[in-house]
Amino acid sequence: MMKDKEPALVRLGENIRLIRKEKGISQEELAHQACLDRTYVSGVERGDRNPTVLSSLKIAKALDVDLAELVKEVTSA
Amino acid sequence: MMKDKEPALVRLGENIRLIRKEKGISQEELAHQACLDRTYVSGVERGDRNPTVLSSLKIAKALDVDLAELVKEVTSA
DNA sequence: GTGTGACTTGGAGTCCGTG
DNA sequence: ACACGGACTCCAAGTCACA
Repeated sequence: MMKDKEPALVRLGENIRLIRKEKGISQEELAHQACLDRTYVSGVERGDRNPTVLSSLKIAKALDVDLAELVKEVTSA
Repeated sequence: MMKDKEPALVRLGENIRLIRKEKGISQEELAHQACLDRTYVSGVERGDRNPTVLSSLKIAKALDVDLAELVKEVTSA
């Protein structure tokens, strides 16, 4: 069963993954920096999760970018 | 007992309230446009709530701005 | 028109594992 | 190093009455 994903969350995940790759760090390392679970970060990057503002902020901080940068082009259908 | 609020969420709420005032609409009207409860929007504006990305996106759309606009200057401590 | 406390339910976020 | 699942805890979602 494929769960249908929210385009906005998929885009958010893509943004995060792209920036993470640029920083050259692993999901595990990002998760550790953000004080989040590695499986959770994985789910966010895949667009399977709908993080809170505070969690998103943790990820942004771990990636050393503004939250606004993370949600670029994240728009509703 | 005053609950201590997250500065990031307080800032988010301020941003929302400011943009809402600029549009000249009430919380009730904003809530209606965003398909959210009036008291929920009230809680977000006061920084008492930690909304998800999807909820924040609903509000952004109702205010006719990008999500990035809503989270401007929303930073962690 | 808005702030706020209280409440139920679903999902955010964790921890264990697998390939 | 990552995708994905199951089972869990706890908080966000969503609503109400009242000030």
